[in-house]
Amino acid sequence: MLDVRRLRLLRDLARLGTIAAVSEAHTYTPSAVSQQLAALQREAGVRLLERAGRRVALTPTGEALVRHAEVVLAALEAADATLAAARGGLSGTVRIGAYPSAVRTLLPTALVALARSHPGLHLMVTELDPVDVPDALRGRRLDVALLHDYDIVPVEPDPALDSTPLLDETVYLALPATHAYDGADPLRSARTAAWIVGTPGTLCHTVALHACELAGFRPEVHHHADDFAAVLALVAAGHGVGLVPQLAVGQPPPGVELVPLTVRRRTRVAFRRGSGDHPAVAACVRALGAAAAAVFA
Amino acid sequence: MLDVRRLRLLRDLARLGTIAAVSEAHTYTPSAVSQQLAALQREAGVRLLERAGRRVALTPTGEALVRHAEVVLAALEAADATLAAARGGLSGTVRIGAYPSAVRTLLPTALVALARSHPGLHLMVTELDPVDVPDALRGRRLDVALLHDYDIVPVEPDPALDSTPLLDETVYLALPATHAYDGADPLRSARTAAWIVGTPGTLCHTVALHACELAGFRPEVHHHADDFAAVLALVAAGHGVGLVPQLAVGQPPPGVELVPLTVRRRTRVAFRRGSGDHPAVAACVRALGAAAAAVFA
DNA sequence: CGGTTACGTAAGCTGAGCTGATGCTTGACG
DNA sequence: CGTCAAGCATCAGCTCAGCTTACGTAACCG
Repeated sequence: MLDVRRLRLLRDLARLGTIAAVSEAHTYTPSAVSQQLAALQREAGVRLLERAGRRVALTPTGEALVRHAEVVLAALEAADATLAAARGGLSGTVRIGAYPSAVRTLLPTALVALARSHPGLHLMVTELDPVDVPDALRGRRLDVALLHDYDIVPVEPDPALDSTPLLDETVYLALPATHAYDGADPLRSARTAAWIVGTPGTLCHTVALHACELAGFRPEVHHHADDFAAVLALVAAGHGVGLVPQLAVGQPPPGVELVPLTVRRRTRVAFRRGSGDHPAVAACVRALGAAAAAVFA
Repeated sequence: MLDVRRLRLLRDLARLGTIAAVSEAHTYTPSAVSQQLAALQREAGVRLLERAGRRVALTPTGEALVRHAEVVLAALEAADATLAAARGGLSGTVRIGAYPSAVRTLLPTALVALARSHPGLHLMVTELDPVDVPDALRGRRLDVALLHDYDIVPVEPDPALDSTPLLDETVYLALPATHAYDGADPLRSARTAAWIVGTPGTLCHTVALHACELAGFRPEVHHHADDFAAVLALVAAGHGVGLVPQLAVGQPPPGVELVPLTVRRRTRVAFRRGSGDHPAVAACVRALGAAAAAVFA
């Protein structure tokens, strides 16, 4: 019978690509991971890995084994969840990850509700970009986290994660009120404007570029800002245009015009596959859903 | 994350009922099993076991955990199967369990075919009573085995095992030709006869008693014989009547009359859940199916 | 009430698996 | 095309998880 710890290393290697990264994720030395994967391969009796340049790549058999490993790990996660439910559930700590605007809007409401209903629960919030969420969940640095799911940026579903829908927001084009908006396709009308987008590497950045590309132009980027309040302030000051989701526009500063786009931003609550029945995870998901409903009401 | 070895011990405890039996199945000392289960309970944080007399019983939480364990173990078995397929499959040894009449009739045909098609495969046949099959499969003393599935003796499906149908046979009442058979319900006509049944504890024994009970009488048992050739010989000698399945009556000895009953004996090929895709297991199942078709043709 | 059966605990030993050091191969860079 | 850093594999050595052995205790049985 295969060793689950080794299977987990193999699965993480499939994601992370290098033994060094896996070892770091597990706080082992690379040597230990190398030895364990060698042992796994030995008892499998088939080549699972092969050198590819100075890294290692999985063979097709290795990939197939990873798919089985996902099933095993999800089942173990589910077992953990029922145990937590049996314990009364509300003990321990839950680490929640969210993007900044949610931390400002949804999280406070949800945290207050959770603290009231489950006083034993220790909640720990981490602000991070959605692109880093999957790794953080898989690496067990987070238990619950918010993800974005733009229709224009398809993201392939991660077999190690599960999620439920939370929000469906309109995305606005924020323009200076002085800007001549001709009423046609709002994005095209801003094709020559100075753009304010997220810093490269963030999801916001790729979404903005992608939306412009679909509208048939490449935006001239003048500013990078991840904080939407900052974006709105820049827009109000007449320094450019940018995309702002519904959640981030509490009260827009004067001098900003918001034009709704067809682009929508969907937010999902993600967690490790199998942990959905964990009472603490389930409570967080419920609380976030209630908070979303309240904020949007 | 829970330890799979410990989960396996818990699952086996759920089946076997005592730590001593589990320890024997794993060739450990009872002490080791006790310690491991205690550790599992400690890291679970919930009571999984409790003393019941001088044995231990699972709490409801323990039972729930066992159900998760079944999923985990089946997934690991499936992983093993794909690895075996990647290896080329035909290596290693397959241990086949079967009841005596199948060993005489089906197995030789199947073994010849398997040896021809998969020369690398080492086949090991064990004769055993179907009642012992589930334990032997779970305990990994067998890989593939034949089970009976009588409609009149319902057997609850084992979550750790999977199976496919193989045979559906008529069961005959074997009577001395001198016996006055009145043409009515054959079993009732034999209610005052001397009965030849299997030794207590075997499936044949319980099936015979059960069939008689359904016919409204309790048979007077004169002989215990598990070998159907022996049963037929006794019947021919006028020493009693007995039930004989179709597979066991090659050419009945003279002086024996066979009356078909409505009772049917269904045979299934069983294996550990998840191992069905193991190429060696699949090859055995196919070969047994072909042998069954050939023998019945 | 002894005898047997079964589980739990204590003490001690062994090997799986970790770290740290070293060497080899690959790709990048001037 | 030489040099350097990144990355993996291997070796030696040590530590602790987990086994066995030994013993104590509670429950059923005659």
